[in-house]
Amino acid sequence: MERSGGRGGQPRVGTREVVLAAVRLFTENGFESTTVDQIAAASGVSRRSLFRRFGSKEDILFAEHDELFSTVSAYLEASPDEPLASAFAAARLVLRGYLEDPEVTLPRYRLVRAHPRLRDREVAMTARYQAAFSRYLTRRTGGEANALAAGVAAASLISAHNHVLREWLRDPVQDASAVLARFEEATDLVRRAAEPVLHAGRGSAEDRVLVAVYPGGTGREELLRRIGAAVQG
Amino acid sequence: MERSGGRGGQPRVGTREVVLAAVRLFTENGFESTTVDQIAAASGVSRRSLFRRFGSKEDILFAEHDELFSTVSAYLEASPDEPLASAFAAARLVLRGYLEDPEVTLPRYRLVRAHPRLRDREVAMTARYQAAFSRYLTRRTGGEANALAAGVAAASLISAHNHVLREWLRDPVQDASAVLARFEEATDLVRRAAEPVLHAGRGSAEDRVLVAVYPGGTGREELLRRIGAAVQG
DNA sequence: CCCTACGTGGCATTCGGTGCCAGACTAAGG
DNA sequence: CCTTAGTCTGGCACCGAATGCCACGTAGGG
Repeated sequence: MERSGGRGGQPRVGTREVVLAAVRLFTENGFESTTVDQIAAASGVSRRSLFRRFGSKEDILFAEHDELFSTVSAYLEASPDEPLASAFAAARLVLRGYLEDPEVTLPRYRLVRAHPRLRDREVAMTARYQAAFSRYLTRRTGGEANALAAGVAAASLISAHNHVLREWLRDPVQDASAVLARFEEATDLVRRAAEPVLHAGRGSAEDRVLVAVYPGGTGREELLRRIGAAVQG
Repeated sequence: MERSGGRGGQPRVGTREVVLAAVRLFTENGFESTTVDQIAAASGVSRRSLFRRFGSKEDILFAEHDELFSTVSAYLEASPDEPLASAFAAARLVLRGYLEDPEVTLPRYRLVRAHPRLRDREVAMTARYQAAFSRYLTRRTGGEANALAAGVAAASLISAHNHVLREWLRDPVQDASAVLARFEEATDLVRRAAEPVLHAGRGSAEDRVLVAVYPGGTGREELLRRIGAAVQG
């Protein structure tokens, strides 16, 4: 048939265009009612090539997400900073990836909410991030002996990220900087929870952790008295 | 054809038998190389009925997992205990569900590791638990205002659960009680991380959190001296 | 005995996904 | 310039998962 360029060898009609065409069709007709043939016709790429390049119909929706994962993964490997801070920065990178491409991420979110199958695919994607973060933190904070704490820290981070992300997806009016500010708040909370646990395993195995929650107005002496009463010796 | 019972109305040939037949075939021939027709032939249920009862080929593998989820979900709803403790107990219930049915869970783990597609399905399953725990904790610990902390706590709990579970799946020699003991250790760690965060939002907004890590040999006075030095007043 | 309800199996069909093959184009090497 | 290798492409045939439709058989209630 009629082909535009087709100067064999390198890339092709452009992944972006295919994704946008697919997103449009999915949004108009629903995900399941849209056939791959329709996407092929709308994007100017043959059915066969679609499967070759994207793997499956679902994967078309998450193609750019995959690229983002590669970017973040590489960033993590190269990051020289303190482990937990690097993981936080990587998660921020993911968030920015979403914020910078609302044309795809917003319709995809609506589709994901409507179709359990896509929901599972999205969940699998975040699980890949979590696994990557978990492995990274494990490697950088004491190895296998600390795998549990590293996994918990990664899970907490991903959870906070998803929480902030979902707030934006549900209400995309907020601008990116406000969302990123929310993310910083959320990671502060995670840091308070994860940092002591993550570092507890690094020193002696006999280390102990003390956690106290007290009203802001509590005096220093009163605080020490209560802690003293709670600690056995 | 030849049918065993078939006294119309209620259940049928038994979900368990179908699952076991499927697990055996998947293990022998691989997941993708096993056709639904083979499962139908081996289990004595027609192809059509398999799809009607399980939904998809994958779902046959996770059928009993789905039942477990229903059980745990109901348990959570009915639990009168302290929220975080209830969530921990529910997670322990999940773990026991795995431990008590190695005939299915162990082969399934091997299959899941080998096939990315099944891996995604498994991940989606744990995400369902996490979402359920998160909603539960949100509802029972301050509502939407505390959703972030509740989500982080749920993620931490699920992560710890999966960590312990995976240890057993990789090395099933350990007996159930040892695994459950490991789980208690793991949840202790999660409790230290999650409890202060989860409760921080419940009292006054002015509440503060103190976390101290110290060697096990530290004396009570020395501990109080250091904390006193660290607290501003 | 009829009627309703439900689980079942067979059949036809749709559609996602793969293997295979041939064509188009580029870059490197003689 | 021609050849060769490598890569991306589209068309075709095929497999198998999944769904809709229909007919059957068995239970329980009137």
